[in-house]
Amino acid sequence: MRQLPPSSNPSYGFTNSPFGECCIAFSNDGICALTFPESRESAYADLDHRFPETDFKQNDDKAARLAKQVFDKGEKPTLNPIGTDFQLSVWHAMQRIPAGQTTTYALIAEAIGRPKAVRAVGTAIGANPIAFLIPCHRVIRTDGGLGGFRWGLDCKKQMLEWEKRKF
DNA sequence: ATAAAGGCCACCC
DNA sequence: GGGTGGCCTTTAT
Repeated sequence: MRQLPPSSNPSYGFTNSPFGECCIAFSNDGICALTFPESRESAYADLDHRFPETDFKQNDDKAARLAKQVFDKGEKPTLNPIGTDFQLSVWHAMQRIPAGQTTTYALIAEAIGRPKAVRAVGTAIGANPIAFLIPCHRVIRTDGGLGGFRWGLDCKKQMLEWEKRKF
């Protein structure tokens, strides 16, 4: 489960975005990763850690087209997140949050029928492989605090403001 | 099999 | 504001 079949043509590319350079990984089955790494090295490390067995080909053109689709036109390409059942249900629930709005870790836990697994929901959200498209930046704490964010709270704040402005 | 570590929350002080 | 105990999943021993 921890790899993409070679026949699906696994690829990745770097391109820019409203939030700095991003790395997009994808195959015929959809996007499997979107990160905002500090460096290209850390992007490779991240990919390799998530898909140890998969051999990705570089394709920056396709990555650029995908980025344009997402950040300019506001479209949502097909996603192909890989994770445990619990993680998939959390990631799925996040995708139902409308752009520009927020919800809380506790409400997500409620939504997937596991009201007591709040802590685990936080962990699963932190493991979100497809930043922005699976909108983990829209999830904040019950007490109104921002919570955490993989690439820094500034980035989380920026994304929220950006889409508030755009939608 | 077990331990430790999390993007949390409610409750207390 | 801060500290504590309980909660549940994942990952690393």
